Amino acid sequence: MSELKVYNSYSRQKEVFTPLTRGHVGMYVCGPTVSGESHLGHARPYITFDVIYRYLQHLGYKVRYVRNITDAGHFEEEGREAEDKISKKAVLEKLEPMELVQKYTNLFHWAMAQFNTIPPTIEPTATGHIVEQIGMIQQLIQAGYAYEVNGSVYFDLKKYAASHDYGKLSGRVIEDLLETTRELEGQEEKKDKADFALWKSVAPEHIMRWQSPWGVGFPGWHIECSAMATKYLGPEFDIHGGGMDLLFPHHESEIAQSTICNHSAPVRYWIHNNMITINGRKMGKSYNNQIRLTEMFSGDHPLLEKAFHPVTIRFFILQTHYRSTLDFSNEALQASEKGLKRLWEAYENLGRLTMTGEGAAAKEAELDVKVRRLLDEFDEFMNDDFSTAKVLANMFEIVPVINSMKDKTVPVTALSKETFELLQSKFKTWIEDILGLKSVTEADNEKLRGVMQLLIDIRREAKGKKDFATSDKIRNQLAQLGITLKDEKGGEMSWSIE
RNA sequence: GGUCCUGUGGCCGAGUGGCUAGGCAGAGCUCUGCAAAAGCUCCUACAGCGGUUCGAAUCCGCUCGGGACCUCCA
Repeated sequence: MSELKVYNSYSRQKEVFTPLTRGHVGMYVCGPTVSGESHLGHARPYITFDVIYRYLQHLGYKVRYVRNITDAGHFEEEGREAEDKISKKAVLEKLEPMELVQKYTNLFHWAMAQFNTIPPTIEPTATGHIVEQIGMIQQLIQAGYAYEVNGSVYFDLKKYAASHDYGKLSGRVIEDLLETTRELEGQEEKKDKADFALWKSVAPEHIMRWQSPWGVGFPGWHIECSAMATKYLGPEFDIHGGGMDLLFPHHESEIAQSTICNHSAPVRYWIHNNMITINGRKMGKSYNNQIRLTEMFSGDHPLLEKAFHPVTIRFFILQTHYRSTLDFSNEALQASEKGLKRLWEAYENLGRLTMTGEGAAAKEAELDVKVRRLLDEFDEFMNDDFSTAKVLANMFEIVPVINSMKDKTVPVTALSKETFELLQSKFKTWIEDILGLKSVTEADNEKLRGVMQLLIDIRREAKGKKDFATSDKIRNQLAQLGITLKDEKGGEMSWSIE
């Protein structure tokens, strides 16, 4: 089998993946900031890395997958920021940041479950690792790469850049950075405009604040990830993932911090997913064009023509390569919805097929060879930097074969027994375990099956008597309920919920 | 302004210099009481202009268009 190759943002090329510790993989992915609700764009990294996580496990690796929750910082909720400043209110009337954190953490976990993502093995919170972050900042100060000013601590970029390659990951030139960085609040106290905050002191009315050797404040965003990644994955680990928009300054800064503290570059393979765009523009708060996940699922948004099932969104995302931008549109989502339905129904049909007796000695037959080629390519494509789009394309090429066997226009025995069994088992493993897809129709229980079977029997009897009024009534009324009945060859009937 | 990415058929999107991507939509046919589904067939494109090459969507240059990052951002 071919070996896994991943595109490393750091070297800007595909590299053979070799983990640091044989049989084990350490992977860190930047998680959500839980001061607000996740939108469609946020779904992409978590689904992308979920598939990577699943695939690494499929390859036999034991994976420690760490994804943080950023719950520290300057927290505000829409419409409530003004209250933040009023300190004389009763405790219960005041904005309690942990309430926000809890609310949006819960919502995030719910959405991730809807997407059928597997929870990370460790999901550390920033607030739970203040001690580690302070420790790391102290190390940086002792090493001479950070300095304190008025209770805040900054990273000394110029000093770091003098002996290290700052900017390599994001293709930045340090001299330009020192020139072009914009004016920001608190700039004057920094040595250089490009220096980033490790610890920010805050005024007493701020709610999110912790005691530190430099006074009361809160940790900088970049140090959070460095501290937690180091704690759980060690000074050097295999994969660090996140959106491309985090390349600079977040990941670049992480490299700088960790390199000083741990005396080595922290990450071997940097993997970055591209953005989801809407009308050609990145979806994000800067453009005020987000569609929240709850809105995607409910269809309750001016830009949405209908609701979309989370698994449809997952499929939509996997139909493109993770390093390409993906443009949102109702049309594209609906195409995914229909495509997924077709694929999933074929997959279910495949499970019901059985090979009776011996498959023909078909090893040389054209169809057998084709199916085996398409199946073999699953591994090849996935090993080539996780080309889920190509895996899905191959699955779609197999769909007509399955449907023809189901309709008996092609006998199951057109395949060898070996190939048929491989088809069944491999399709299941890949579509469910690796791509993490599942049925979009949930109302699938025993009682409903029984009722449907009854209706189908009655309808079949009516049809036998050419009582089309009754047979049509059953079909039409079910259609109104969103259940489609389909007559199939040989008098069989099947049904599906829209 | 700097750095980088990108422009594929009606839409979404794969694409390693030569070999059908795939999905959705559309057209025809088959099956069928009708419908739906399914199967088969068709629709065969690479922004423009140059260049390299026996051969380019794929490499190079220029032009035009779109975008990302440089500030919180998945």
